[in-house]
Amino acid sequence: MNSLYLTTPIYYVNAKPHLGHAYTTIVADAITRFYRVMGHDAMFITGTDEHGDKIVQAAEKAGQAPQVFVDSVSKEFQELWPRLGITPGRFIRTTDKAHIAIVQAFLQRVYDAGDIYYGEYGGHYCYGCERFYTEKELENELCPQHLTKPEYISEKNYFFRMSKYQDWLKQHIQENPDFIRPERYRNEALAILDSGALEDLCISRPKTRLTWGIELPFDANYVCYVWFDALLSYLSVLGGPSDKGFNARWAGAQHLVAKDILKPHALFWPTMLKAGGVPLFRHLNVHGYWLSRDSKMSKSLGNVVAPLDMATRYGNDAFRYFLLRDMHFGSDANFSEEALVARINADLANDLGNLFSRVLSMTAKYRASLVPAAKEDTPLEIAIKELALESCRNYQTLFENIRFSAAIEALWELVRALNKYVDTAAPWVLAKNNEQERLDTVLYTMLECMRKVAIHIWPVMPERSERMLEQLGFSVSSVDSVLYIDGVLAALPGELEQFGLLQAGKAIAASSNLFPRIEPLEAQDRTVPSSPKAKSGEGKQPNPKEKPMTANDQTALPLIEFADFQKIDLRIGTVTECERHPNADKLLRVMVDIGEAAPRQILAGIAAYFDPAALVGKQVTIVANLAPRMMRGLESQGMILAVHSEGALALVTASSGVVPGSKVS
RNA sequence: CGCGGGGUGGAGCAGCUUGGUAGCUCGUCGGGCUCAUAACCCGAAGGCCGUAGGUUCAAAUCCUGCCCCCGCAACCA
Repeated sequence: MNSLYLTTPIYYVNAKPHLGHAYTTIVADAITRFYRVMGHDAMFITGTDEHGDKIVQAAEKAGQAPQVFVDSVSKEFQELWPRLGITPGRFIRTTDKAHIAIVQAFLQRVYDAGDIYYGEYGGHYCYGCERFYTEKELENELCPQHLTKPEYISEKNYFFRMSKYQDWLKQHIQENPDFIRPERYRNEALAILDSGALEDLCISRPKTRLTWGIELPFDANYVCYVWFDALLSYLSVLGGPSDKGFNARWAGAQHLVAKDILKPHALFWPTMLKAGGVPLFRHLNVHGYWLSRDSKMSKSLGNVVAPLDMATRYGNDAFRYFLLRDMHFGSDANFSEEALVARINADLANDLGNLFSRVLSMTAKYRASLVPAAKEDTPLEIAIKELALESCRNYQTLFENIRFSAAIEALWELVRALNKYVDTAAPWVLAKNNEQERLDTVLYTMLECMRKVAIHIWPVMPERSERMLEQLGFSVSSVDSVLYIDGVLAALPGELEQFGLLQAGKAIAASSNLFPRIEPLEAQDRTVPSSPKAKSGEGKQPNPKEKPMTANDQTALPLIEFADFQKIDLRIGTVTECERHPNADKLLRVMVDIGEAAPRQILAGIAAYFDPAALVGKQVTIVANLAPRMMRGLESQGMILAVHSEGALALVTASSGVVPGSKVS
């Protein structure tokens, strides 16, 4: 283990922060704290990526100039972290002047070295998609999406000679098994290398198409491709390769990303560094997605989890604990508030919190809250001490190998064993029988083990950990996420060699209630005004396949004015014709008569739910003034309203037959 | 044959690299304790480890076929 310089992705500001962002950043903070308490210099950084096409579009949609737009979203990210109890070492924005200068210097260097060349991009450009297609991607020479013939445009652009580094990269990944971890993503990266082969990367966009980016230093007619720009922020946040502190920091470089951006980080980035003469990072750590009811979270499903809500409701530390405990790093995991509450109650309230509570209160009752000195160990103490050291050792090893869930589990083996130990040793019996020395030994052993647990859990739950240590009589301070206990820098490695750091005679708290129990959600009735029924066994376990969350899970949309509502032209129409989209599995092509000269053609993603023939003659509600959109070659001129419920889909219709075209209001 | 992940007691997962008594948490049932946050401790029930074949003395674990689910990409306005 060395020093640590850890990065989260530089979050793209076309959307607001969500659970995924929070998770990555919380993990980054936890790893950083872990390294520190393991005795290493550590820092993590985060930031926002603010260039590119999508930003321009998002800004337009919001009716703002790009700079105004990115300023406001970036601010949201910056303000979120402190509220989650996280202080990044630095925060980088790709619109920062210093960053821009460093990107340009890097580009120039690679250009001078001959790894960037000016070439023609003989490409099939589809105007509908606003992108180029390769020969391979076309279907019968047509755009697979619009089924139209793309125009062959030869556009001059700058290319990065990525292909040149393919063999080198493959070898590096093979020779360094933990370069990309967990292993599944290493395999995937190798698979991509084997199959597709790294082609040269187009790293410019002509200003005729895009101006919101960093200008190429060697050609003012182009701006830099957004990924090239964004990845380099990992260097620029440190002042760039020429900064005098850079090398020392960069030597401990690790990245932390979600699986969706594996390719740029596992393939583009190493080759860029190689070309720019910068040493490679040590690890690329890749995690999975948080799912909601087995589906990816998405606004349209209404199952987006607002991280701040959870943290506010249950506390930053409990939220962190859950995220780190319930996701096996690398795999996807399910998020649900029920699971969160269950986890908090079982692990934190019942196991850990109750343990603290019962031991502190016994020490108060039998020893006036002064730490007794241990006397003679029995096999019971010898066993629990061995277990304590082993748990801590496993915890440290697993945590270092980014197996947070397993690490926490290892520590909890000790927590559970301690509860068992109390029961077996039964201090209350010792007190009654006046076995004072034995009682001293048992209490001391408990308290010392609790101290070990408290200090180990600090990277996961810093605030609660510090309170626990305080309750054990230590004076604790943490400045800039560095933990000091009684004025001394806290260190985990020493914990594996010593038992007995807790001094006898110390005054400790008389009681503890750091992890209160939470009433299970079903009992809380914080839901809709409807009857608080359904406590019967039937349907108690939610069907895991049920994708949409129930109404009360939906995050409410902001209020709108009546005038806004009036902008939507809702009509009832009759389906005159219906068939499957010839070139799509999920789409039906529905012709709807809404009293116009000819029926409207609407494409609806409901093929999985309805038989085309059965829809003919039905009346449906449609949004009549939705902007038309091409879908797999056919134009959709509206949207059919339907309701998701328990895995089925129901059409929104009128309770009795109405004249086609009738307005809904 | 687009790429990838997965199918293990009621739920959620670990175990698979390096074959050899199927493990953890929650839930259920019974008991214990009284220090504690109605918590803690003990015990029990419950699994042909998706399926069919192969390798082996031995397969959840290795190999092959098949079935099903889920991401990505898409075709969800």
